Amino acid sequence: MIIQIDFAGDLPLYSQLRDQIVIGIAAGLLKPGEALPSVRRLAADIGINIHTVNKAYALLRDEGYIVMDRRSGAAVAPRPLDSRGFFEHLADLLRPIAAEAICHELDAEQFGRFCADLHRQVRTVQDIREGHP
Amino acid sequence: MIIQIDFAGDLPLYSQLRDQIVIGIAAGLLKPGEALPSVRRLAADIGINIHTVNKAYALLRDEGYIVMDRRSGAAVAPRPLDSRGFFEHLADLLRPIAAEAICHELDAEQFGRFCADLHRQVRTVQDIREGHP
DNA sequence: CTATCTGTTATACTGCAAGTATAACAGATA
DNA sequence: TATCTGTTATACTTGCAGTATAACAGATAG
Repeated sequence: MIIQIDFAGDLPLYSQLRDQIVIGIAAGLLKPGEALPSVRRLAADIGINIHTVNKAYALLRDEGYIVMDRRSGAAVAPRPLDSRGFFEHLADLLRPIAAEAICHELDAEQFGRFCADLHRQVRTVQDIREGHP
Repeated sequence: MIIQIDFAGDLPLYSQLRDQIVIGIAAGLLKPGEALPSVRRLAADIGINIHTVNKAYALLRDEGYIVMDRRSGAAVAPRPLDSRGFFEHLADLLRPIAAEAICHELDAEQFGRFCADLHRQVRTVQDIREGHP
């Protein structure tokens, strides 16, 4: 699981880190129950401050993607995740993006297909990196 | 075209305004070539500073969604929009969201269908507000 | 018991974006 | 001339992002 941070990007570091971990979980590089590196370790590896990693972890915990224990550290949350309000959350995220697609004259089928294809792409990154068993 | 701004939200005002206008264009409430309110007028209507509106307009101009003229003001950009690099842009926006959907155990077809449905919903807001001609 | 790991919390500081406020300029128009 | 437009400049306040240092409580290995 390699974390790539763009220090020159416009997204906050903790937000980039959060995204990378969610993508890592989705790709299967981080499996449910699997332990994540400690905040100090990950901060040292990436070269950022502990609190920045802590902020990303706390955000992921609040969103339900990871669980944190004072003794055993952080770990990927077990399935199934609590999905109350998730579709509303998803709709809020997607609305401005769908609007952009409409402005660029993509119809619903094209947009849906693009989203599904990207879903499959994110889901199968592990196969590219680790080979097909 | 009603603009709704959440002053208590975590998104910057100029970013919310930008999203609202893009959604308005996508919904057909703002048609290509149609004039937008001046920065002073819109700022006064919403109750925010001129520079905040100006920042949103400048962002929309840089993204190609509107055109600005010193004499005639701002207007919705004519179709077709310049779509160079748009799919890469779209993929960057959608990747973390698709990852969230995967974590919540939505498969590619479900996710694609949800995105397509939301696309249609954004596209047909005008019909709800103005009736079907 | 000691040392070391874990997350958690507190404090303080720097840097920068966001937002506001005021002002002025150039160009178009009535 | 007066008034509209976008554009630019300056200055200020506020709050977030990120860093740095430190300490605490609990678990664990020696």
